[in-house]
Amino acid sequence: MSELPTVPVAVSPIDKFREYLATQGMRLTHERSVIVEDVFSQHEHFDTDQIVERLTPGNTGRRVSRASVYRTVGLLEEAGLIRKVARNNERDVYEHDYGYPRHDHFICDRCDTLIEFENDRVAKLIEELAQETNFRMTGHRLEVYGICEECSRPRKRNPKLDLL
Amino acid sequence: MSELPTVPVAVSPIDKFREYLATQGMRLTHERSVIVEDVFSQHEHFDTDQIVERLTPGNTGRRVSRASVYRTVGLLEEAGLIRKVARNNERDVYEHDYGYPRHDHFICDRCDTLIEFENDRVAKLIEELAQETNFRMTGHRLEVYGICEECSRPRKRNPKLDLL
DNA sequence: GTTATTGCAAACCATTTGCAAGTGT
DNA sequence: ACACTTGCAAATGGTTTGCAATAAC
Repeated sequence: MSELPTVPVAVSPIDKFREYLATQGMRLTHERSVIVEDVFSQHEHFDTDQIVERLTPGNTGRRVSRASVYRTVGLLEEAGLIRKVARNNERDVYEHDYGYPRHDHFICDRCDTLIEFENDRVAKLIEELAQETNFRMTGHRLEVYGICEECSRPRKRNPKLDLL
Repeated sequence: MSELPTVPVAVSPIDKFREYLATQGMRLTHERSVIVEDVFSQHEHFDTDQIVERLTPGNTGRRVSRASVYRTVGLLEEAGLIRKVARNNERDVYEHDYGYPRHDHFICDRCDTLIEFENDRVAKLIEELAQETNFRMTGHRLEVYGICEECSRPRKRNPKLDLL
């Protein structure tokens, strides 16, 4: 997940967000800052509930209401800072869409792990297919299902499963 | 959508379903038959609500409760007769997974239309990538976003939009 | 000072579930 | 007869929303 090289970005996520908000006549509030900071403090896939949990009293002193988290996540998506990558446990799963290279995911049926992989070749091929169909492609989402290397190992039980 | 060639199948959907149910010690009830018949009476993408609506008193005489439709759709998925292809309007969208060739979808951002396209090349490429990563691939889901040919046409308003 | 935003609690909505009555084998 | 199913209505659970108080510009 974190082994992918980051793409150098001139503007920080928070500034990019401020820019977007400005174009919409919206404000960069304290709460929104806290959420952006939280989301971009690690390059992990996340869902809304995780943010809410981290931004809860006992945990970091900072605190943002569930409603605001939902509202802000929506804005971050519109701003192009994050994007939906999958659905897990009935929840939408997001990832960074700013400052990281485009990629797709392997999703392990056994342990649910998302494994990112570079997708230039796939993207190129898809683009060709789209042109053949006169479809003006703007993006794609590819999820490959199966069993990850670790879960494929026979014998001893999979350590990842023990985390459950 | 319906321009794709059908794959000749020896067993009808209803029989395939009966088979599956048998392996699970379950019964092919009248309600389940009605639902399968409805689902396979046309090769269109659908969501649960559409089935419920079609299987409502005034419409065809047949009538199945919403709960049973949900339950049966789940079974049809397990039986490999249908599969989830996307989410639309907060609802899961399904399509036939039996009797039709594998394909992926273009999804128009403007009119929400799903356009199927053959995906042999894509599937092959993905399989290669999976092997390189030691991922034992079992399947994939590819959605390509953009603007469909019809919605790309300039000038006059898009007729599909008028349906809203 | 305006106008956008927050937090709360209530509302929404798709989906699931407990249960008593009904049905397939 | 027995176990599986149905339909109903209530429950669930993620997400949205109305509104009064509060904060950004």
